Amino acid sequence: MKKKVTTLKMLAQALNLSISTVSRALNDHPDISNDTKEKVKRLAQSMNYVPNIFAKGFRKHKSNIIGIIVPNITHYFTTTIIRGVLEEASIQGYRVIISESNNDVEKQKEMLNTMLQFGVDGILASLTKMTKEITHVLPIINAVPLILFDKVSDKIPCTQITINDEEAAFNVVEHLINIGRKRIAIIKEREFSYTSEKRYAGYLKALKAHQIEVDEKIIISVDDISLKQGRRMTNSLLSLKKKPDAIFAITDSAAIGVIQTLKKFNIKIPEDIAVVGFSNSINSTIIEPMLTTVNQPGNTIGKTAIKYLIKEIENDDSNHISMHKTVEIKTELIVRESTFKIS
Amino acid sequence: MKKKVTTLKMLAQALNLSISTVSRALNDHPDISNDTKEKVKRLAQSMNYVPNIFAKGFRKHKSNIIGIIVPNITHYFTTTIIRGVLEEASIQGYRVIISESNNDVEKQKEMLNTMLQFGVDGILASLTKMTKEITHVLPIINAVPLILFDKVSDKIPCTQITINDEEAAFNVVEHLINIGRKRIAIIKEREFSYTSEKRYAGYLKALKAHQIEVDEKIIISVDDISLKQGRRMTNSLLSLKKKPDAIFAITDSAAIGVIQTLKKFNIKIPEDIAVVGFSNSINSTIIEPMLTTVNQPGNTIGKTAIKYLIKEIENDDSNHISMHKTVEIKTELIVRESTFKIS
DNA sequence: AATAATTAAGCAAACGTTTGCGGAAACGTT
DNA sequence: AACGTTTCCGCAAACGTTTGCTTAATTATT
Repeated sequence: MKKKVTTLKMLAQALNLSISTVSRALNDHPDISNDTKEKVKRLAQSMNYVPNIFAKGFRKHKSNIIGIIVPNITHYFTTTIIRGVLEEASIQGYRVIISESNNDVEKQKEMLNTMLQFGVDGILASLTKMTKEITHVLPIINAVPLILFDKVSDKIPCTQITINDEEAAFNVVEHLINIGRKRIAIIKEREFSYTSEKRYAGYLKALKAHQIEVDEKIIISVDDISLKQGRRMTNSLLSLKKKPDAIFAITDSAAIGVIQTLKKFNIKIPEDIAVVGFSNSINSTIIEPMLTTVNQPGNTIGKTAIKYLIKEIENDDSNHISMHKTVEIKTELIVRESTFKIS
Repeated sequence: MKKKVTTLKMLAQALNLSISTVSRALNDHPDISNDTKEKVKRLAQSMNYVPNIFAKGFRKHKSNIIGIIVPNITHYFTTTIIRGVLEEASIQGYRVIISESNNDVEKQKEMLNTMLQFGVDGILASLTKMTKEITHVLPIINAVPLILFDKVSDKIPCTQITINDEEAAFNVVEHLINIGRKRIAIIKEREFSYTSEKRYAGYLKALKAHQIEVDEKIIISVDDISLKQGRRMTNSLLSLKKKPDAIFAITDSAAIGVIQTLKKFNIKIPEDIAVVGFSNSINSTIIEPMLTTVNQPGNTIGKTAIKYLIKEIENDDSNHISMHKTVEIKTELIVRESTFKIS
């Protein structure tokens, strides 16, 4: 299979022009007459010329590739973010390479570096929850623009895109209070999780706003917030003398675990105990009763993240530092059967 | 922020060697003494030299980037495949750029082309279901190795990785027959879907093997095989005089729709009607009763796909054509409550 | 009509790497 | 002592593009 790829040189020879003229013509340089621009472009088309990306990147130090790192690519919410990123990137002429850190800090570090090595123009990252040590991230940000989304860290000076976790949790808890709950349990993650901490803060704030005293016994922290843990923690909540009348799990899958074990004990949902999750995953409409949860618009998160990234990439003249923002995307409480019974 | 990236030249100057020697030393060329190799590598390390990927790709016509195109990135099964690809790619020193075709043939075409333009070394693709016209794919395969997975097409001469759809469906239906079902409905996709056709073939084969006559009335074809369609089609199946005693939906989400409407009509599952899906999605264990389904090992699909791809990429001396294989990954029937009641 | 300004195009260097070729030094063989 | 081998390394070209500078031709200005 002979490589018969056309180059600027071949175009130039065919038209009896210099290489530089052809190059400029293709790039709409003002020095070139419309006449020759026309001719060059037409020929380029017909010989289906496509610029050699390596030569170009080599020359311009620009790859038009951005990297994205996520902890777990199989989460539905994550994929909706990626979809948003992909859509917008494609429109703006960028490709995206994806890596999965599996919540492993070492891997995350390695990935950031290999991405640099592969010449990405910028990086989008959602940090692993164990990222308390952020020294390995710092070198990145003065090599290339970095934007954090979802799982962010305010210790890293860069722009950050999150949802309004605290407000969302506040709304969740207030909703539970509005339907008459007084004893609201929360299942959250054990420290180092930005989102979990924010949601917990919202929980506390709502309780305070309604003068409900917090009870440490019904504040549960787990290492991995999963369906199984949802089940286990529900078991221990049910063993309390004073049982909760509502359970707010920081995550849909945990909430589903909660529902499953409540059903096992024939506890009525929501009459006896109301349940709410977080994420509006697909499962939340499959489980019975359907789960009240918080919808996170992954698509817009992804889109705004990459928009900011590209802005920083293409705005090399000014200093990045001043551009750093933190953007909060609005979420929406979705009330379903697990907190509200029509009857 | 000054770019202070180290180059071969800088290393050469520091060591008083020529650039070519340094280059060869780093690449373990036999012409270079172990002594200088040591020295060069050590210095490279300490000045944390990282080769300029553009210059390299430019020179060698190799990007170490592969592209992957999927119809819908939000499907759990798809993400498990991607995870497999990512893992193996990372090990072998490749990055992967991802695109989503959204089941749009035009988009798929465009993506294939921009991937070429971006200099990928090879492409992994799962075709949109409407890909009956494959002329736009053909030009790709003599530019760069292409491997199809999951949604493949035997019209395209390249290696293909699928699951044993036909056999899997056969097992499903045989399982239903074994639990005493005689009137097994199937909900499948309307033509042009490779996997659907294969599964349908397996269905027919199993019926034939057990001398059960096929009844067109309980063979349902839909355009988009979704949860909603699962519901709708169940409604129409229930309006038949001779109702089925089992429903095999080609897809988990459709099967869940089936279960939901059966429950709505208080039809006992599996006693009155057994249900089975396909994919072993997360939902299949959330729905009640839990769904009998077929587990597809996405991870191994992804891994074998990229292994074959890399093999083709790195084996440029021989002709590709002879290398084309079609590989079938084994699936596993997972029996749950929707077909089998412990009691 | 002479000069200045504008327009259009070409020359050549540069980006960082790889690699064919050539050559010097060291070693081994008669 | 003369030759052939082997070992190790350097020279320089090449990959395809962009871009600062120069040049030639045309037009405008006095």
